[in-house]
Amino acid sequence: MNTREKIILASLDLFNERGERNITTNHIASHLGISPGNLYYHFRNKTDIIYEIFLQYQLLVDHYLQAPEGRPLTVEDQFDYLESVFDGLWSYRFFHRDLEHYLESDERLKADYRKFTQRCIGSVVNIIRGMELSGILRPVSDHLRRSLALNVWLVVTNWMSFLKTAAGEESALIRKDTLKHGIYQVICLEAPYLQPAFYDQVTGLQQNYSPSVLNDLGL
Amino acid sequence: MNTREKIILASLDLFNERGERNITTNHIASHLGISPGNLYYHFRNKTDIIYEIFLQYQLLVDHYLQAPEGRPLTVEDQFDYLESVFDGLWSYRFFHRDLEHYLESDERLKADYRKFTQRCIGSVVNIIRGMELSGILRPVSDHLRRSLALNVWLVVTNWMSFLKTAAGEESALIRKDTLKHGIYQVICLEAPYLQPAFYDQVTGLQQNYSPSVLNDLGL
DNA sequence: ATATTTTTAGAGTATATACTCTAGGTGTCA
DNA sequence: TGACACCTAGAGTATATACTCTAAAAATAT
Repeated sequence: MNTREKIILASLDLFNERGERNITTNHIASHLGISPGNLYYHFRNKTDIIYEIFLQYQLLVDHYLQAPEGRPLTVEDQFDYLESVFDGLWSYRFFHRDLEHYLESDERLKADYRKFTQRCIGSVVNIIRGMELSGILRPVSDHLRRSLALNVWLVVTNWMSFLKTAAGEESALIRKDTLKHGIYQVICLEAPYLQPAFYDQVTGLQQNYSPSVLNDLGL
Repeated sequence: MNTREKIILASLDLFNERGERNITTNHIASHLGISPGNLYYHFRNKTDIIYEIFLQYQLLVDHYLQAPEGRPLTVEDQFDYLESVFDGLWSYRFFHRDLEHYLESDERLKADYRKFTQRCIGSVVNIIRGMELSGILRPVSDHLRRSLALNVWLVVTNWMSFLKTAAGEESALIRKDTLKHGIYQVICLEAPYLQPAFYDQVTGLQQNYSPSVLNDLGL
C-alpha cells in the first residue's frame, strides 16, 4: 500500500476511534511513523483528507444501494440493504458526527454531499416502489413514498448519534451490532404499509434487531 | 442584566450564528466589550458556558412538553407541541450540532442530557397515549408506541441538520419557518395510526407545513 | 552511469486559543 | 469613613495546531 492510501486509512481509523476534532495532522503522521512534511506532500490539508474519505464512503454506499438486476425485490433484499448501509455507517462513523462543519469548510464536499443525499433518498424511494411492485408493501402515493424515504434516511443516518448521546455508562461502547438495532426502527416506519401476506415475515425478521438497548435505557 | 447573563446570551447568539467551533472565549468577550479576565471570572471555562446554556434549553423544552391539565388532548394541542419544540430547537440550534463533542468533554452534561432525552421521549409517549385516549389515534401496543415516539424524537432533533446538509445554495439560509417543515415529516409518522374521524383534520393542518423545500431539492 | 522525478524527513513557524494573574475599581453596609 | 466582598481590565502565557521549507534519499527513466 502506498503512503497516500495509508494516510487515508489511518485518518479514518483515528477519526472513528477518537473523533476528528481530537486528531491533528501531526497525530496522523506520527501514528504512521512518517513526518508531517510527508503527509503534506500527499495532501494539501486536513480538509482534503476528509474529502478523500468521503469519496470512498460515497462509492461504497452507492454500490450498496444498487437495485437488483431485473428481478422483483424480496424481503431479504430489504434486510440486506439495511445491513449493508449500517455497515457503511459504522465504517465511516466519524463522518456524520461533525458533517455540518466539514460542509462549511469545503465547498466541493458541500455540493457533492448534497447530490449524494439526493441519490440515496432516490434509491430508498426506488426500493420502496420495488417492494410495492413485488407485493410486499401496499401501493402508496408518490408524495407519501417520498416522505417515508426521507424519514428512513433521517432515522438511518442519525441512529448512531442517538446511541452515543442517549446511551449511558453500561452500553457506552457502541459496537457494529448495537448500531444495527436501528434496523428495528426503520422497519417500524414501513410496518403500517406492509401487505398482510408479508406482515409476519417482516416483523419476524425485525425481531432479530430488537433493541434491548432501549430497555436498558428505560425507554 | 448582569454580566453573567450577558455572557450566556451572547454565547448562545454567536454559537447559533457562527458555530461553536468557530467562536472562542475571546470572541465572546470582545463581542460584549468586556475583557477575557472578566469572562473567566464568571465562568471557569467554555464548557461551563455550554452547560449553562443546556440548563436553560432543558428548562424550556421540559416546560413545552408538559401535559395539559386534566383534559383530553386535542389535535391543536399536538400542533402546539410541535410548534413549541421546533421553536426551542431553533433558539438553541447550535446545541445539537456538535452534541457528541460536548458530552465527551463534560460528564455532568452527558448524564443530564441522557436523562433529558429519556424525559422527552417519555413525554412523547404520553402525548401519543393521550391522543389514543381522546380518539385521535387508534390504540397501539406499548412497544409500538415507544418505537414511534423514538422515531419522532429522531426526526425532530435531526431535521435541522438535514436541512443544513442537504439544502443547496438557494435555500442555504434556513429560517425558523423553514425549520418547521419538519412538522410535516412528524405527522407522516403518525398518519397511519389516525382514526378515520380525525384523518382529514390532521392531514389538513399538516399541509401548512408542506415541504416545498423538498421540491426545491428535487426530492 | 547519469539525469530527473518522486518521495521523505524533520526542524521550524505563524497563528490561534483557552486560560491566568495582578492590580485596581465599585458598591455596600456598619 | 473604612472594611470588605464583588467585579473588571488587560497584558501575558503555555500549548496546540495546521502547515512550510530545505535538503536529501529513493525510485525511475535514459
